[in-house]
Amino acid sequence: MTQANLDQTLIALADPTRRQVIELLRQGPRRAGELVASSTISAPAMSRHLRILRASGLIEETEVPGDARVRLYRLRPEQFANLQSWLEEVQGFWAGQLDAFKAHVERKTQKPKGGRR
Amino acid sequence: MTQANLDQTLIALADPTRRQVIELLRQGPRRAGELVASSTISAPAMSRHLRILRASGLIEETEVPGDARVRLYRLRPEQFANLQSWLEEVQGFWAGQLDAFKAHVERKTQKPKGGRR
DNA sequence: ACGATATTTAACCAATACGCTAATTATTAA
DNA sequence: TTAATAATTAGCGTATTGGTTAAATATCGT
Repeated sequence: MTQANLDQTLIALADPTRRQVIELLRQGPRRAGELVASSTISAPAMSRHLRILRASGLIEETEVPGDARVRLYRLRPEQFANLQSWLEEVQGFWAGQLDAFKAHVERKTQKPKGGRR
Repeated sequence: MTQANLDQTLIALADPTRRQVIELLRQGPRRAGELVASSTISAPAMSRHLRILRASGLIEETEVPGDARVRLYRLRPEQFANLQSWLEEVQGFWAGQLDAFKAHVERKTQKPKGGRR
């Protein structure tokens, strides 16, 4: 993660409205209009929040096949993982326990890799 | 962690100068003057950054026995842990994202302490 | 007591952030 | 083709942020 991207990401998270969007997207992809409806702000305001979130890499925008007007937004977990690893690094602490934790994950993970899409 | 405190914490981190301070404090407590010297900004500007960091709980201020004029600042790892657990929660860490994180750990891990690679 | 030192507070300024309404773009439906 | 819908961009106002210099506060050394 570049310095600039870390900055974008933390700025993106440092706003309650944007965190609320993230909270909603945890439950699955949502259309821009749905995100507006879930909030108290106007559509243009939401559009700008979404741009900031997208620039940070925390969410991504896709198109829906049926209707080319709507845009779907969804979380990008990789970016959350990136942020997490930055936090672990700055905190120190975690480094020593990485191995144990990795082993734990190994044990817990069943899902086969390379799922066809 | 309260909502307000989460907000303060993320706002505090969303500034490169403040993160630079944190980076320095990782190596141990520092006097306000040392933090100013390590940066390009003025003492008053630094003082305000320190206030914001202190309000977030990411750092704390203590006095040094010898000289009551100087103030020492040090990290409060507890708050980093708080932030980390928030991040895990929002990410759905234990629930769904195990694969992505496992891959991430695989990539990041250097210490080959008997782990399968 | 007096001047030097460490830091914060006060006052101000430029830039940015975030809200709104109006307008624009693109697509769908009648 | 015309109207309706989904979303973004444009333009504008206000509040907040982050920087500066000057002043205040507190403490130390002589």
